[in-house]
Amino acid sequence: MRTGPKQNESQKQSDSAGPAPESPHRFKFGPRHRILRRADFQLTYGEGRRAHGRFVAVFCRRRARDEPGGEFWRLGITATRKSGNAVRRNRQRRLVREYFRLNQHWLPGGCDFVVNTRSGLSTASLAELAKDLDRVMQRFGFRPPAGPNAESKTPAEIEAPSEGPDKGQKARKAQ
RNA sequence: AGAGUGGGCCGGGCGAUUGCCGGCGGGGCGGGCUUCGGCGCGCGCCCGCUGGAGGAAAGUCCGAGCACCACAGGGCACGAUGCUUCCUAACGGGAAGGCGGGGCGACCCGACGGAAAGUGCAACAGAAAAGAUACCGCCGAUGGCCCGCAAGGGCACAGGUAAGGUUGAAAUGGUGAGGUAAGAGCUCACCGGCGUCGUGGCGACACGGCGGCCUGGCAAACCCCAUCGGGUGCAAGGCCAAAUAGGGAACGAUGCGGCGGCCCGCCGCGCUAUAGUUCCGGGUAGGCUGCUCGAGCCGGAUGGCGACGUCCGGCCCAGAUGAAUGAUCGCCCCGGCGCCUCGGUUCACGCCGCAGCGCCGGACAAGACUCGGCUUACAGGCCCACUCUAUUU
RNA sequence: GCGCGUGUAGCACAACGGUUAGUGCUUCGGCCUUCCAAGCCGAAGAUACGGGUUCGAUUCCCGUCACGCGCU
Repeated sequence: MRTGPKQNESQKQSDSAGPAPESPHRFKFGPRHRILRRADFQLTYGEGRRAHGRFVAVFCRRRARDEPGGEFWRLGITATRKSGNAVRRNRQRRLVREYFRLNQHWLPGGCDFVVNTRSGLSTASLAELAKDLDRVMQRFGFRPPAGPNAESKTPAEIEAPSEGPDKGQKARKAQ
């Protein structure tokens, strides 16, 4: 699992190795990675596959080639009124977003994810959520890059498992 | 020192790494115009600088601004408010004051107009629950009956009475004295209430004089009186507008002949009736705007008991839209618990104090057009004024 | 975001401001029956919370909380 501090260490390493501001392995998270239209949410709920974790329920849908959105994966988060007050819902959203931001390089492109939060998430830590979401992603066939020694992750290592999701996609299609 | 009252303020701090939204500048990319020098435009690409939640942002309970719709004027209905004066853009908010209630006190609380405009309600109990009656009682002076020669005595029939008793949340002013057959505001004194006059006060009211004893409660029951209120809300409203399907309009395709020097134009004939092209209008998805300079914030002076007003100077302080202000780590700060060391005290147990280490905890809660309030939630802490109790001097 | 409405036993509903808050189903116990069901008898169980008005509040008023509906 990749928790926050470990990511930080790897980031520090890459910084010390070289500035490389144009590197694709930074951890940005802009609007291209977000689902912004109600219709896209509805599509994902209707056509997507579903998997549940302790803190979340995730819907996943592979976009058709002619749809907009490009080669990026996209994320939409729904925190309903039932899962807490505004402060709790904000906390839930931010944690989920942080997970996707830190793990953006191995997640499969061309997919839409919708995450529904559950009330227990507002008191959970990022590490707990990461463990939970890793399990959920594996259920979709998306495997995070090799295990707990991720702290030695180099740009190459990060890039390598990015082929994994394709395999996962193929496996899912075969079903 | 302890207990308490009122008012004001804060709402963790610093750093590292990495992100998000807005603004400005630079670069890059894209296409446009060009007199090839440049000019201005867009970007969900990069870099730098800079700004980025609250005292309640909350509940949506009031009041406004702003926008659209409606509207001669007046009344009815409906709703809200309800001691007085003032503050304010306005308010159901605030300040000062009056009256009533609570507290030893500092202070706190109060929907606090009208019951003599009318209607209505009061279970059970009780004689009686609102124009009165008389259950137990008391009296029986007067009239009646009986006894007696008479004085007088008796009965309780007529009748008088409301002091005492009983019920109830509430019973037709209270206490005392006189008075009487017994009694009664029947009379008197004081208190309370009502009316009226005077004085003080802008006023709510207060104080005093006089009069007579005349009218119980509930209006958060209907109601009456006074004042206020048109409706809907930024998802208001304005602008641009793809695709698709309707609607409206025009053009062109073109030719031949004639008039004519030629063009335009006109006339006649021929061709296409459906498609095409273009434009217009409504308008969906979507986008832009409204959207942040405002009854604004800070400081000073000044008027006012105060709420607040006036003047001067300075400042620009979120504008997101499936919705940003985050995540992780380190150090510090505050509180609690435990361990241990040292010090004080004790014969000792123990108690107290400081430092260190470890663990746990640090609230309530986040803009959605903008303000003024109210209400509700809230760990911990700071400051000012005052009250009571105890002790010391 | 805005505008409305409702809270009564486990469930569905009643109750002019006035006895000990009723009715049906449910649950439990008993009777009946060979046993079960039905029937009969009995019992348990509630006014969302906090204030106020009133002699007295499920009812009237105010404030919280929860739930539901509508607009988009």
